[in-house]
Amino acid sequence: MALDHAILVSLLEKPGSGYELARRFERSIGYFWTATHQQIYRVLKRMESDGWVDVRDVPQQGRPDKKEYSVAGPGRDALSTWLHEPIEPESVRHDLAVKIRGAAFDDPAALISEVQRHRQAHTERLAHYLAGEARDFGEPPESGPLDAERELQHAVLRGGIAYERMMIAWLDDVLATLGRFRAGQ
Amino acid sequence: MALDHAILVSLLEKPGSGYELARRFERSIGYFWTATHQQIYRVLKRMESDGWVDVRDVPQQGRPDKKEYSVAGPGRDALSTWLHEPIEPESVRHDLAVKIRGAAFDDPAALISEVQRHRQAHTERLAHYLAGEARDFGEPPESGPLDAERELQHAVLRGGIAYERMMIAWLDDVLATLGRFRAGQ
DNA sequence: TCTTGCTATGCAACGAGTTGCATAGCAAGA
DNA sequence: TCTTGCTATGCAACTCGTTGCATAGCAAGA
Repeated sequence: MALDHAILVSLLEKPGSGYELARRFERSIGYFWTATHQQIYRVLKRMESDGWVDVRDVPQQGRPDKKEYSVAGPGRDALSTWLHEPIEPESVRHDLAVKIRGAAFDDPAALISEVQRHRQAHTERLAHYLAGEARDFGEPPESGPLDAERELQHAVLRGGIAYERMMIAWLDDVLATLGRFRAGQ
Repeated sequence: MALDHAILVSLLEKPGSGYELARRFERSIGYFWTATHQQIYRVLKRMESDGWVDVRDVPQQGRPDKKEYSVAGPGRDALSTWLHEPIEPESVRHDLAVKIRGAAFDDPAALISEVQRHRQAHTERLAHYLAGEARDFGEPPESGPLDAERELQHAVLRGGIAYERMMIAWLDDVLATLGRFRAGQ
């Protein structure tokens, strides 16, 4: 149930509403976690009733009011507890890999355009991450003490970048493999 | 609902029982999909009642009897239909990345041993995959026509290998970053 | 005025995945 | 004989995640 913890971390980085969290999960947090607004609202409600977060009604002008959530003591404790527990290396689920092995029993060449679509999506994500890296981590911080929040955010972003690069290289490999069945066989 | 399709692909590669499928999902299929025996039995039962798979009771000696499943016509059709549908590039969920960003609000150095554990697990998986590659794809096939099943299985395995290598490199990067907070700050 | 679109929150139903437990055959060794 | 351990299948309950829908404020433009 790490969605709870992902939300807590995001709220520690910056308090915000459910709607704002949902948009963060589409952007910066999106390279290591995804969630819909439904999940987020449901979890926020539960964490509120458990005293993990505080709520504050924030009137806005030009747009509907919002509820701003911030992490309360028990929420911080729950996060800390979780941080000190070991977790299992997560299991992978790649639909595309199922398709690739399944293509052997259908038409391998028919999969080429699908793999190209995925390659394109990963290329776009990589460009998005690289733009974010240049924007947020392009110049060194003002020679102050080590900023853990900034450094660790950057480390996670580098993970997203490495993942996308790996995927693009692998999909090129797959395309080359599929290409051999187009003319041959 | 790609578990259905993952099972169909596995049964096309080789018919087998629910128990055997569960073990394949711990091994070769495990590098792109995971499933417990509960999920597998449930899906097999549904696919059987939908006519996607055929069942055959197989008496065994020295161990309990088993039900051997194989793909029937409608199952093959369902797989083919799915193969020709576009799917979305899957979303990622990395608990460890949540922990890394969360560590900024706790003790970054305390995360080092956890990251090392994960690095160890990925190193073991990589060794497992490389051993499988040497065993199953070490020597070229007997100069026959291109074997799509074999080539595509190998391409997917190369993806697993690339993933583990990327993870190990990234975890080293993370460890270096965390190390800077041990003495400093 | 009406529609479109973004912000903002939420319910209800369903489907997928996890966990704990139960049963049973058979082999091997203490 | 009793326990341990692997093969083999399955139920029930629960949690998590997805999808469709609903409501509402407000701005901008047709």
